[in-house]
Amino acid sequence: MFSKACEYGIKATIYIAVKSMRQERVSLKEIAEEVDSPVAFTAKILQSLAKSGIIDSHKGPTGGFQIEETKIDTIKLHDIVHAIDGDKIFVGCGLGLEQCDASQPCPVHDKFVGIRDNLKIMLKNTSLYELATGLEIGLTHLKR
Amino acid sequence: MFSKACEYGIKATIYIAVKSMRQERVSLKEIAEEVDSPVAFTAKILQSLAKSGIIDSHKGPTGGFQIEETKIDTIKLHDIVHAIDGDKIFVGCGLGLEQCDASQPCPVHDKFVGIRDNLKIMLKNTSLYELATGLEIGLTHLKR
DNA sequence: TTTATTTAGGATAAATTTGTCCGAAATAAG
DNA sequence: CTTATTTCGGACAAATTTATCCTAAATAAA
Repeated sequence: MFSKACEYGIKATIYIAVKSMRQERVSLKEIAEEVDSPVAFTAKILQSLAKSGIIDSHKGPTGGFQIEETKIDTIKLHDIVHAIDGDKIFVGCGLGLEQCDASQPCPVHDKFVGIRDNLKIMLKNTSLYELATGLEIGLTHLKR
Repeated sequence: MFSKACEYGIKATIYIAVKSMRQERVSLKEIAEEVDSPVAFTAKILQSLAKSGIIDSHKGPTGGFQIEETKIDTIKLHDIVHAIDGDKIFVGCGLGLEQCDASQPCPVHDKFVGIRDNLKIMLKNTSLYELATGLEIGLTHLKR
């Protein structure tokens, strides 16, 4: 469903959000440990999330990653997925046809669009805040 | 969403079904042309569909692929996807966690399971017959 | 200013998916 | 039986995704 990059990116962002809600900055090393992802690959993903403006990064000792607290409930899962995987999971024909729309559909067009719309709606409605809160209160987990 | 192999496999199977409803057998070459897929790669996919018992293959002149007519409406999209991609799109955590279920969920567990259940239901309810009929009557297309 | 620490970013490698090539096996027809 | 045609299946190649390594740049603190 999601790429590995996206999985790691989502987990990392949620973890950073939890810490940011406590005004704490976290290092790449800590993130990778806590979300059980490869350090160097995670670094690349965090880089692109920083470039997209979803997270902030700071170099040097006491450096690390954080998220502006006011942003935490405006950031949606959709934003994270889009920043990492682009729009490839949101657009295009389910069977890979170049020309496929309601007027000239592929055989699975309607059904596929239905499922994908559900996915889009879910991603647009799910805030980083609720994901971080669920983790914070121990309702959910990110390791293993 | 689906792998390329799956996209080609679905398109090929629908095309074979349409021909089989007219008691015609089709060659790999014709299939690849008509569904706009790479010939040699399509051959591999058809091989695995044949091994799974979804399609029948015959060697030699007048050989080719076909589907038992009685099977066409019992075969579901789910069967095709499962034969090619296995169960990887049906099982496993949305964030790649090893341990993730209702009692110890990842942050997106419930929402993810919801979407995936929709997908499963759609795939299990969609028959090859309806896909082939849509193509046959010109309602849908497979090329470009 | 020097040093230690942390992210940035480029080069490279491994793994997986996608795709090609070609000889072998089967088989229909002359 | 021979030949032409078609799928089978193994080896190989290209492209993409996943992952690592290392140096540079920034920066906090001694």
